[in-house]
Amino acid sequence: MVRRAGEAHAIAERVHAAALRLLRRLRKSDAVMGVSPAKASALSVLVFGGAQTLKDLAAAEQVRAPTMSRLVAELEAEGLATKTADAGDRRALKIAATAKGKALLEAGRERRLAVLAKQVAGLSAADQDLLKRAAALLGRLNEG
Amino acid sequence: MVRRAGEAHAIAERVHAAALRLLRRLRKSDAVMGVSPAKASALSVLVFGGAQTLKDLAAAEQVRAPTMSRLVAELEAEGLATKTADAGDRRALKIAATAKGKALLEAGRERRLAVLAKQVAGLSAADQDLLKRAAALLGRLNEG
DNA sequence: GGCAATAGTTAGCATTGCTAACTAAATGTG
DNA sequence: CACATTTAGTTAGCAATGCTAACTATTGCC
Repeated sequence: MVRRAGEAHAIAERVHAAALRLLRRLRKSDAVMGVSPAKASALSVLVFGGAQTLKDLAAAEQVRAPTMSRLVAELEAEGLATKTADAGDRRALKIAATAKGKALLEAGRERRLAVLAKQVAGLSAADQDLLKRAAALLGRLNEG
Repeated sequence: MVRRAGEAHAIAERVHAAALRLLRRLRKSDAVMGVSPAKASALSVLVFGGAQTLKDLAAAEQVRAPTMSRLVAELEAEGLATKTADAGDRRALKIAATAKGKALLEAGRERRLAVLAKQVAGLSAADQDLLKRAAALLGRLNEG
């Protein structure tokens, strides 16, 4: 089916607007954990993705190295992550979440998305599927 | 259909993650216009929503008054918007986009979402509908 | 008149991102 | 082996964007 060129643009705009508002809304409940959003997100990558180098962590978070360097330094200062020199390559760091970091994340993770999750739970199965498929599709677009 | 409690949470997470990455990606091409994302967004509200008070503009952008006050001051300094005292209520401002602001927005708007719009245009009609419906659904969730 | 509520501003701070310029270690080339 | 280049990470400094607290000015109500 062929559509007007503006149609795709209009859809893009609506998706953009919806994503923007969603994040603004979620960001507020993010602080509850006592750790800022960017740090919580990085910690999440460490917990669910395992220990990794600063470079990889920065790539995963789509952020530059200096930005991640500071975030990791702060996580370390708060006792939520550790930096250890890589045995093989002494330039590289192995960054890992501490037990405290894991515990904090597990505890906060529920709360962080609780509002949205509750709303999603209240949707029909069809709507839940809609969101699930749309998220997967967007995920694919984000990669390509 | 009843689902596990974790299912809604998992969907919420995926939606969150997809939105996060999408915005990080789009933010980069946002600067092209020569006006920062927050200002571009506020200007967009002015152009498509018409002149309004600072308070309303702040509400539309889900931001506090001082934040919007600064954004508007900068837009004004750049010749993209005007502040005029409301005739009826001299506390209130009527904030409007200038012709220059409108032109800039129209020109930049295409570019801003071009990457996403192009991707969307390349999707099947079914996938386009999926995104459209998901965005509408999220929009509803964001309001309630 | 007097006082509370409302619109906006100013000042000051925190977070999060960036680039430029640096150190230190690894790698590759003659 | 020596030296140049590349790679990993850090430091310094800046910009954008958000906030709260405290202020001014106007409005509206009693």
